Amino acid sequence: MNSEKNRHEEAGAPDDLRLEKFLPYRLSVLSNRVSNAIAQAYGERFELTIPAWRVMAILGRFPDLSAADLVEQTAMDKVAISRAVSALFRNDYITRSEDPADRRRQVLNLSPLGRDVYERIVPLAQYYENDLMASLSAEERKQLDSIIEKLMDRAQAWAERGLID
Amino acid sequence: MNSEKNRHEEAGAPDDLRLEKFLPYRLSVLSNRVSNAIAQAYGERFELTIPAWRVMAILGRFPDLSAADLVEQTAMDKVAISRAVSALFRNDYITRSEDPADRRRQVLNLSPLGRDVYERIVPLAQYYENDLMASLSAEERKQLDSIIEKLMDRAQAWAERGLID
DNA sequence: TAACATTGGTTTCAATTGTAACCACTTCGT
DNA sequence: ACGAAGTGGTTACAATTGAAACCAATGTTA
Repeated sequence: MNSEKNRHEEAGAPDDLRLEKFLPYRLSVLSNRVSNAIAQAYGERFELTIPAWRVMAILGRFPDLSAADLVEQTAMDKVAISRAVSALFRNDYITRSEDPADRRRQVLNLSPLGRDVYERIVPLAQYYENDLMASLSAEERKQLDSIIEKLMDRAQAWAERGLID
Repeated sequence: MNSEKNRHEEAGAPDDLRLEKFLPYRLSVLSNRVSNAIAQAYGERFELTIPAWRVMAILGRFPDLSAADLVEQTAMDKVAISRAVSALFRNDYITRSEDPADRRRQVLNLSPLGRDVYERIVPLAQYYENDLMASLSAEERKQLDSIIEKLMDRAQAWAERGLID
């Protein structure tokens, strides 16, 4: 005598999918919340979009990269990088110089102004990250690190081979 | 004698930010990879966008909801829901009926066709989730669950109060 | 060295998304 | 019962994003 009430079907119905428990969904909500909050902080204080900030974060550590190098490092696509770079250049946050060895290539670097901003943003970013991490124990942080690594690999595999089959 | 080479500055430089280790960044990359892969699967087979799929996922379990109810359940915004609902209605995946008690409100349900699709997608979604989860041990899955919960709460707090101060 | 393929990077155009304004209806306070 | 405020939902418009076409320079093959 089926005592489940308020449900759509009787026998034969598939197991339902509980969206609140569905990992892809949860990841998406979490990531959006975090990104939006931080984007707002960057945007308000330095007029930086997230892609632009990422470019700066990389250039801050690794000078003399080209746009193509950035593509490699950031998992962002060509176009996004190109736009971020243009915007940063317009704001005088980075310099572009032509590579004499290959005249298509542009060598990118933080400008003094850019480095200045970089040095002020890094602590801000770290502050946010710490604040997030503060809700976890040291143990959990390690676990999270390794779990993300594993999930990333699996998802990466999807992208490479054409998903399922 | 500073032996660090290939670095931008000497003393006084801030700790660098290693983007590959920065949680917000990693979450974003992971979430995008997963979402894109799955969106592709839904899109190819059923012409569903992610928002539309989410709406179906909820309506499959909870009949007779309004758009506003969906907003509550899905963490998507008004407009996204409205668009998803329109699209689903155009495809005859859902039915809209006017609520006699409140003539602004529309009561939404999966149509027979919609339920059919729902029942075919749920296993697909579960397949993907299982495949992802398969890279984790049972232990790790539990950990992840609780970690996400905690991070979500913290990020939620950011959104409510105006972030930092 | 002439053709062709590749690579670095930008531009263009269409689709997606977010924000704000908006209409229609309902509810509340008086 | 009337006007103000609130709610459900859509529309309009601007900003963001993605895909493909594109230009210029380099590399490769013959």
